[in-house]
Amino acid sequence: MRIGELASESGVQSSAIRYYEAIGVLAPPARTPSGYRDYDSSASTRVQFVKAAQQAGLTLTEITSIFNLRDEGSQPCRHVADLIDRKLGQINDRITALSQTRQELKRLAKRAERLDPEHCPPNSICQIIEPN
Amino acid sequence: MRIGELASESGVQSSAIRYYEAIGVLAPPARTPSGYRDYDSSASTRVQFVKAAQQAGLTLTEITSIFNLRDEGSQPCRHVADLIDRKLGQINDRITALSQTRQELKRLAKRAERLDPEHCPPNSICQIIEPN
DNA sequence: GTATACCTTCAAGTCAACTTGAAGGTCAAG
DNA sequence: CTTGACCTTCAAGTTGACTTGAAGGTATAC
Repeated sequence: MRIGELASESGVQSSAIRYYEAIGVLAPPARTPSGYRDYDSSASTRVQFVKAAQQAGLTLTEITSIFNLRDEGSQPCRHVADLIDRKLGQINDRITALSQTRQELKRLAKRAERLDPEHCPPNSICQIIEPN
Repeated sequence: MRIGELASESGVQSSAIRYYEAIGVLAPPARTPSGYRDYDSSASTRVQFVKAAQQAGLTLTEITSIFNLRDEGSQPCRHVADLIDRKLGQINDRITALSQTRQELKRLAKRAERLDPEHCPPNSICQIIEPN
């Protein structure tokens, strides 16, 4: 299977697959006599795994670490479970931060409704957003 | 006021202030005879505004557009209100996406608890995270 | 034989908001 | 007169996951 076929089959771009190879996510595949990358069917499994793991919020570095464990022969279960727990913590933090920003924006939106544009004090930049 | 004083007064780094100037967020200030940047007190107001608006999730580009309106003499109120509404939409989208990721991670965490590492099928990469 | 669709490598660009580093000038204190 | 804190400019690095471009080779259909 050539790179374009793998790409369209797994829903990523060829350039992304080359990139995965370059940074060590995917192992270099066999080559045809003319130098084209020649993938076997397991490549598709790996690319799909990359996508699924990215969906779950794992970085390419973390995904690589799973592949490395796997290729060593270890079972990456515990490792993956740890990654997932850490990710959950990070996601929760991000959501908390975004929720605070949302609160702040809602406050500003209400302020904007309440404030009369005509009464904009001339020496402030914008009465809606002001420090304090 | 020199750059270091402005920086510590407003809680940002000198390099950030130079950066704001470079990308057009802040106007170039006066200079002392020896070439040091020499800020007046309105600079502090602007930097504080930048911080407040960033807190609210606005980008430097958006903040610049507020300053530009202001410096033209227009009142940026409506513009700011629009920015805030758009931001609220974006933040809500981000939170929704993150919440879905969190759901997915929770599902995986439960799977990880339930699955026995000893029963890891040899031809899959990791039974916890799998496509589908 | 030629069009075109695909492949190759390597370098550099993208986005955002800065920081870091190098090489050097200025200023006040002791 | 030297030390040290502060300032200057300009270029490049950071983070993550890629994409884009240039310059060229290969495969297939007509």
